[in-house]
Amino acid sequence: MAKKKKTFRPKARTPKGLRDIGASTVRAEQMMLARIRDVYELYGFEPLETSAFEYADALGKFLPDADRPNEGVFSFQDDDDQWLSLRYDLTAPLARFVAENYDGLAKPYRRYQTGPVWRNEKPGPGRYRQFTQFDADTIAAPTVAADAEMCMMAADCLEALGIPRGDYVMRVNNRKVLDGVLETAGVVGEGPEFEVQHLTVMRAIDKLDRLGPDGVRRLLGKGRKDESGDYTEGAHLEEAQIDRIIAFTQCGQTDRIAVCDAMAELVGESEVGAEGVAELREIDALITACAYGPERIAFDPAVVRGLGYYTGPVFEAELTFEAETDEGVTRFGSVGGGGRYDNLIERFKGVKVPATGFSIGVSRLYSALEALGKLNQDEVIAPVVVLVMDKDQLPGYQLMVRELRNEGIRAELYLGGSGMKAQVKYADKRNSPIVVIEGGNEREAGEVTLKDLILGSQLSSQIEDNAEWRESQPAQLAVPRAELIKGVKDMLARHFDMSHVDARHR
RNA sequence: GCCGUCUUAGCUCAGUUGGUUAGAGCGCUAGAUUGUGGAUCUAGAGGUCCCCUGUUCGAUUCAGGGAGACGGUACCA
Repeated sequence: MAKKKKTFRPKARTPKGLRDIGASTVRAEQMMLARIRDVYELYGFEPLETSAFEYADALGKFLPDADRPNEGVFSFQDDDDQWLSLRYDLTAPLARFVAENYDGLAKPYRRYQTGPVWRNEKPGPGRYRQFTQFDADTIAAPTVAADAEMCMMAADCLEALGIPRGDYVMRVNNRKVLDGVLETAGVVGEGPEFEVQHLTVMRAIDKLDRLGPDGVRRLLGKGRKDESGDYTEGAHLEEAQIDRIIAFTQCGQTDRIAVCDAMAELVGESEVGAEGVAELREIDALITACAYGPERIAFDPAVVRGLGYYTGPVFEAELTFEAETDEGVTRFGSVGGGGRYDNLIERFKGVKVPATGFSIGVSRLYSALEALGKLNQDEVIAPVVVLVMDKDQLPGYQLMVRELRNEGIRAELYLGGSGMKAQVKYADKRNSPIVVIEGGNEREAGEVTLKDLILGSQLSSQIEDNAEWRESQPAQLAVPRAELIKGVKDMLARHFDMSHVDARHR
C-alpha cells in the first residue's frame, strides 16, 4: 500500500506514571495544603525549600535491597560527571541541609516542607512516579516528647481537614520493641546475611493486614507462593520463633498501657526491647496528658514502616472509614507516616543527631477527602467575559475589563478570533457567569448589554423554538455604559455571596 | 521484577478469512441566524490501524521482538 508522505509528529502524551492536574483539583489541593501548613505552623515549625535534585551521594540509599540496588531513583550526570538524583523524599535533603548548616541552626531545628518527589517505580492505581509529600521534622531532639508531638500534630491535621474523629487513627509502634522481640526469639546476628533476614521479617509483618497471620507465617518460614504463581522467599525462621513474632503482632488492643504490658512480657530480658517499651510508656503519658485517647492515637505492634532508617518510635496515619469510589468500596488505609531516625545525619557529621519526623502523602489524602466530600472545589467564580463585537473597538472593550478587574471581579477580554456565537459558547464552557455585550446598537444608545449565563442556562431547559428563544433575549439586561460595574455586581449577587470580593478592595 | 489481558479518530468502539479510498456514535470547527449558550439541519477538520523486523506481489490483519495501558503479585527510602 502506498503510504502518504507524512511529516513526523511527536505523540502528545504524558510519560508513564506522570499526570496533569486540572484547575479544580489544583485549587482544592492547595486549600488542603494550606490547612496542613496552618497546623504545622501552629506547632512552631518553620518552612524550608530545597531543590528538586541533589548529588546522588548526598541523598544516599537507605534501603539495603539486595535485588535491585540502583533502582527507584531518577539520576543523571552533570557536565563534570558527578551524579545527580531527583529527590525521592523530603527527609534525605533535610539531612543534607541540616548537616551543611548545622552550626547556624537553632536546635532543636523544626521545619516543614512540601513539594513533589520522584520515584522510578512501576506506577499503579493511585501511585505515580511523581507525587507530593508534606513533611514536618524535628532535628536534634533526643527525647520521645518530639515523637509524641508528631503523633498529636498528625491527628490535628486530619481533623483540620474535616476527617471526623473515629474515621482515622494514628498507629504507633517502636522499632526497639520489635528488635527486642526478635532478640528474645533468637533472631540475632551480624553482617549482610542477617540484615536481609531482618528485612524479610519486617516486610512479612508489614503484610499482616493483607495476608493475615497465616500468610505472614509462611513468609517468616520457608516462603509463600501467590495466586499468580510468583514465589516469595521466606525468612527461614523456626516454628518457635515464628510463634513468638506472630504473638507479638497480635498483642495490640485498645488500651495503650495494656499493649505496653503485653510488649514488656514478649520482650523478656532484651535491653533494647525494654528501652522501647519504656519509650512507648512515656509517649502514652504525654499524649494522655493532652487528652488524646486511643481512638485517636493507638499502640499497634503490627506497624513496621518501610524500615530504611528508622531507629525508634514509628507511626502511621490510617483512615479507617470505607468509601464508595469508582472501583466500589475502598479503604484508604495509610495516608502518612514517620518515625525516629537517629543516625541519618550521622552520615555527614560523624556524630549522632537524633531526629524524628512525619510525612503526609498528599495525593492519597486528597482522594480520601474527595470521597468524603470534604473538598469544596468550585468556589472560584469564573471570569466575566467581555465579547468582541467590533474588532475596531478593542480599546473600549479592554477598558471595560480593566474597570471590572479594578473592582476585584475576575474578567477577561475574548481573545479568540471567532464570531459572537462561538464567543458566547466559549463563555458558557468556561462557566462564566456573565458576558458583556457592546455592539453598534448599544454603543449608539450609550449602553452595554449584560447577559446572565447562569439564569439563561436555567431558562434554556424550557426552550421550544430556537428563533423565539433568541428573539426574547432571555436573562439579558441593558444598562448605561457608566453603570457597567454596578450592573455586573448586581447580577453576580443574584448567584453568589459577593462579600469577599468587596472586602478585598476596602 | 514475575504472571495474565489488551493497544484502530480527541473519547467509546466496529471492521478487514491478507487486497484499491479503514468506518460509526459522541466530541470538535464552521455555516444556516450582521448579534446570542440548548435542539435541528448542512459542511469540514481529525488516522504512521502502538513501534521495529520478518513472511508475502501486497501487512492495520500473519510470525518474532519491543513499547505502552490495565489487572494480580513483589518492591515501596
